[in-house]
Amino acid sequence: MAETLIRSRATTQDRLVQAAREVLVRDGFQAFGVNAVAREAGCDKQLIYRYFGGLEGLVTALCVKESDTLAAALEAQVPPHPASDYAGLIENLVLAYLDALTANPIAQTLVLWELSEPSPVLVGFARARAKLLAGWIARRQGQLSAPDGVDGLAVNALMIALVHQIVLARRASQAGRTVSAQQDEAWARARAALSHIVRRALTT
Amino acid sequence: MAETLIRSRATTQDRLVQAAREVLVRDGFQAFGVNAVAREAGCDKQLIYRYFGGLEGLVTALCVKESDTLAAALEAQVPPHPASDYAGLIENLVLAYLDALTANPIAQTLVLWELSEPSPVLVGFARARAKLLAGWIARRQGQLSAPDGVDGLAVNALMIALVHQIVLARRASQAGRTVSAQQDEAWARARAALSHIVRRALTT
DNA sequence: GCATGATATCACCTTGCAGTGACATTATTC
DNA sequence: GAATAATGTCACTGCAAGGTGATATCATGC
Repeated sequence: MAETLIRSRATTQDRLVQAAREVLVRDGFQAFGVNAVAREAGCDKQLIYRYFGGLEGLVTALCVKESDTLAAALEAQVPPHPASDYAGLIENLVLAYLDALTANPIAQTLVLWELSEPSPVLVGFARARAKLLAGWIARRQGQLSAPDGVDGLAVNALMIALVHQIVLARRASQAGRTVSAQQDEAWARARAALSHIVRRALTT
Repeated sequence: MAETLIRSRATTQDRLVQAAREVLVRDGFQAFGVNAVAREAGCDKQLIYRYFGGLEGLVTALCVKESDTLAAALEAQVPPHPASDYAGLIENLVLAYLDALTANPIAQTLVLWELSEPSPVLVGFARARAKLLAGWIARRQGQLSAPDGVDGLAVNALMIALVHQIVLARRASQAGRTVSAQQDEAWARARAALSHIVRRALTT
């Protein structure tokens, strides 16, 4: 016999958010809608309107949770080498961010969604990410800074953009398929090249 | 009085492809469909099925045309400095590709579409792009090659990925809005940083 | 026990989509 | 000029989406 679901606003909201995550990951942002989420959650779509004021509100709640999750995942990454210079610091950040994002398909979908149809909600998620990354650096850089003549902020921004593209492209090429050894090797090469680029770009 | 449209399969096919381009650029790949294209073309959607076998066929035709256009645009870019080393060569390529893609909103949409829902048709477009870039290099590199210990192919691939992300992110942030001077300056900085990164990554 | 408010479900409407068969119009061929 | 093929239009089906009002079910206070 199925466990009787408790009638409680809080748990229903959680169920809806969880269902939204599931739909986003499994079917992408294109299939995302009140009907799909309600089906997944096993409850009526009306509740999305009642408890979140519509899809937007639901996505907002999801984004807030997700940026926290991403922040935690980023902090959880321990770099193999401590940074002795600015380039090493950013290299650590970029690789940590790469791994955190790779492990987080919901965040991937949100980043992609943001590229496809910018909405205020998703812009909020973008801002949260930027803040998160800036905070990571600020908390660690100490006296380190980019070499003279190098636009550190711009380079960093491009490196993060590169991580996004790498992860999204990989995701797209893997859609449905299983991962081959060949792809694994390509991934390792991309990772190495990424390291190389960061180090070179930020070293005098 | 409106000019009477000639009844000809060829011109109708052209009208449909043109309409498809218009819809893709104006409304994005999400709004893309037989109804939207037929409305835009001012003819019946039935013709899409008859002349192209469906949407897929239409997109295929469009992709073929578009990869030619992109190739031509890339060749039309004249680098400010001739390349004296491999880094300079790739720098020229990357900047030329950046400009060609920036000027081509249809190609942008296709690249984005490819990230969002990979289909055989779009994979074809991706292949065409890769071939195009490889050809550009092959035709110019002469005896130049990447420095020892540097995975030139991987670095190049990442640089192209970076161009994609830069263009798509800019496109998303500009959607609808007008361009401010601030954004213009950010763009210049991104361009400069891109140059810097390429040169550093590929110079000994 | 019963009234009240919260929680959840249902039935329904409108809209837009993909796809298809029947029909109208024009061009071509003999 | 008549038969035939090519070109273009229309009307319709079936389906899924977003959104909403009415109603059922449960929990709580008294």
